[in-house]
Amino acid sequence: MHTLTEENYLKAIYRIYESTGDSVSTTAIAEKLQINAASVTDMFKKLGQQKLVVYEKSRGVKPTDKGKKVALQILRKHRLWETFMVEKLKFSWDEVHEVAEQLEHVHSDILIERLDQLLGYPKFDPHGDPIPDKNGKLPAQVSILLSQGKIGHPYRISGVSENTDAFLKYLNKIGLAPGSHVSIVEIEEFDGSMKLSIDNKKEIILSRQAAENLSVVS
Amino acid sequence: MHTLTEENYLKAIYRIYESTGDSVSTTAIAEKLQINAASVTDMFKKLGQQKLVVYEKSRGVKPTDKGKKVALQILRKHRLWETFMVEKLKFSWDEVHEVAEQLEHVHSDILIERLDQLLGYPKFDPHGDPIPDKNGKLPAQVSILLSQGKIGHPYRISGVSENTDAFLKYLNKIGLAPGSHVSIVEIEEFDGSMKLSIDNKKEIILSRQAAENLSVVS
DNA sequence: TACGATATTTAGATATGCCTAATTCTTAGG
DNA sequence: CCTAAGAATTAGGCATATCTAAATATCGTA
Repeated sequence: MHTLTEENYLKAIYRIYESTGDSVSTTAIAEKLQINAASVTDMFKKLGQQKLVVYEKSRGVKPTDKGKKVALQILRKHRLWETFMVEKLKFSWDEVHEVAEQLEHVHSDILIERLDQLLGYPKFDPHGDPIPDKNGKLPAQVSILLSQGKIGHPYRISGVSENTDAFLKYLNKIGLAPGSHVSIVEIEEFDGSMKLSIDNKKEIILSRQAAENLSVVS
Repeated sequence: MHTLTEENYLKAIYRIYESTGDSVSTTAIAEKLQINAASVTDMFKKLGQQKLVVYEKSRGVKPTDKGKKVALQILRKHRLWETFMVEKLKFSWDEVHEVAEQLEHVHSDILIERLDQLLGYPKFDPHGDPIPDKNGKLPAQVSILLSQGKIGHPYRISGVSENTDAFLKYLNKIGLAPGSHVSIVEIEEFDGSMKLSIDNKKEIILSRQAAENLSVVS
């Protein structure tokens, strides 16, 4: 069993590795977890000793298969608890992240299996993110970042990769949510911001930064 | 917010204080939490500084109103999660304690309120123990220890105060559970063991020690 | 290719929560 | 009312996970 701290590092490493496919730097993790880079170096060594990551001095870490497996189980728990809160406890999808961050660290395989069963073995969570099965397998899904979308194409929001409260509240305010149907009306060359039509009802301007944190499927 | 460790101390202190009405000793807590007495002294000081207990050197602690309130909220969470696991996830009542020990430390008032609502505001958990409401109020219940029961009297098992896996499994094996109707057939003078009739179906011998860890209501 | 900016690591501290060993306090029996 | 056993505390350490400041490594660009 791993400590809560190790689990949080592994999850952060996994998510960054998945989106870049490259070694994960100390700075990237320091920023994500809001801690000092020196602390990250310490933990990189520790995770390396446990063979959860491959650590090359001054070059960052890559998760091993073992590390990925642990990360996927945490993601599975996080997403199942979020689904539970929305489906059974009537939370709205933008309120559940913080609490799921705590619930994901409860250790009990049988609890999670039963929860999965109660929820009817969902494949995607309320944010549209895929839920790994108990073997760590992700359901098939072709998604791209909205920032890489093409003008005129229709997309459906399938995931939100920046989970800060501020961002989720912002999305809520402008009327964007997982499942929203959007299409790109135009893209501003100079700063990468885009005009978006949401559910064919209204148009908004989205910054490049925001668009880089939204996954969409065609 | 208190640390997980502080919460566990407070819970242990509260439970012992409630059953004895007297100051709680370092040894009692050391034994309950399976740690060294010297460590307990450290924590007694810390909890004292936070006004969660009144600590008198070499004389133990008593929980303050503030400390009781915290302990009751943890008990509330523990018992609601146990109820959830039994009612919604089809666990049996003797399997849920360990996991509830983890879940009780998740911090979210709204989560617990919604869970309470989902469960229909239960007053007692699957072990027969009373669930404090969100203000810390316990439902009325007159219970005594089975060891203090009288020969010939019928009782209903309302609570189990020793939550070790071993004891719960033992109860399961001999066919005792919260809600069981028992009556005391005879009490052995020399060691305080008692012959018990369970649900008018079978008779068993229960040690004094076991009888001291079962609460019953008339 | 060399330099300066940025990233990373090392060294030395800090707080929490635990330990053991030694000391001090409390209390029950003679 | 004194003493010895048991209970509690103190003193000194250890591991985890964090920090700051200083030293070192990497990398893009002139």
